[in-house]
Amino acid sequence: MQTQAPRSVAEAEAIQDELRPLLDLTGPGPRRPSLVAGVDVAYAGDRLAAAVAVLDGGTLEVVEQVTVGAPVAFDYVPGLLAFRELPALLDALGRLTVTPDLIVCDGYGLAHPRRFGLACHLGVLTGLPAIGVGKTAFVGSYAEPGPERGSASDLTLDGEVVGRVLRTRDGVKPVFVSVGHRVDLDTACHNVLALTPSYRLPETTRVADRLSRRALAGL
DNA sequence: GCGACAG
DNA sequence: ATCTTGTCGC
Repeated sequence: MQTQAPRSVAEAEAIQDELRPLLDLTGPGPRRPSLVAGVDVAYAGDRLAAAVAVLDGGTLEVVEQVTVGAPVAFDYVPGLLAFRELPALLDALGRLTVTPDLIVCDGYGLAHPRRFGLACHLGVLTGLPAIGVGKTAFVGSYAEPGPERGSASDLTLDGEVVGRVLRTRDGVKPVFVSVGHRVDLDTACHNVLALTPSYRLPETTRVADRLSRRALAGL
């Protein structure tokens, strides 16, 4: 019932091309989600820990947390990050007792060489609205957004807008937002700003990040 | 052909 | 991702 682990790069790319048609890019997606899930993965040698943190979309308080440990089963290859993190993340998401209205991923969605980054993959497999928030540039070109929080510029790839470079804090390096599944770009950015009242990264990913590291450390 | 390259 | 000290600033 699950996509089996690919044995090669070519096989992994073929899976992405096969799943891409299942993407729902009609939006708009939740503008006031009551539950938002943040996902992240931490590594240590040949082991990894996946974490899911569900926050109240209004208060940003943590509602539920889940972590899952597993062996690393796929080497990191730019463009194929999902095959490294997806299995454990799906496992963790499956153990939630609540269903989030939106999933915020660490990384990219549509802004991807084959238009099928981690956020798209996770969205399609779970059927839930998902967006990607990357910390560094990956694909596409862009102009530096204005210095104030809320400023943004288009992330363009092959002549099309695949994401947005968004400043979440005054004078701080911007983040790279792209759509994953069942959410449009405006709604994605709106949610990212709502999730970043004090820091550069969404509270969801900050909580998931801490959680995954502590799980690795054995706490 | 040679680099660059989410995490 | 991870390996790592000190340092600037609120």
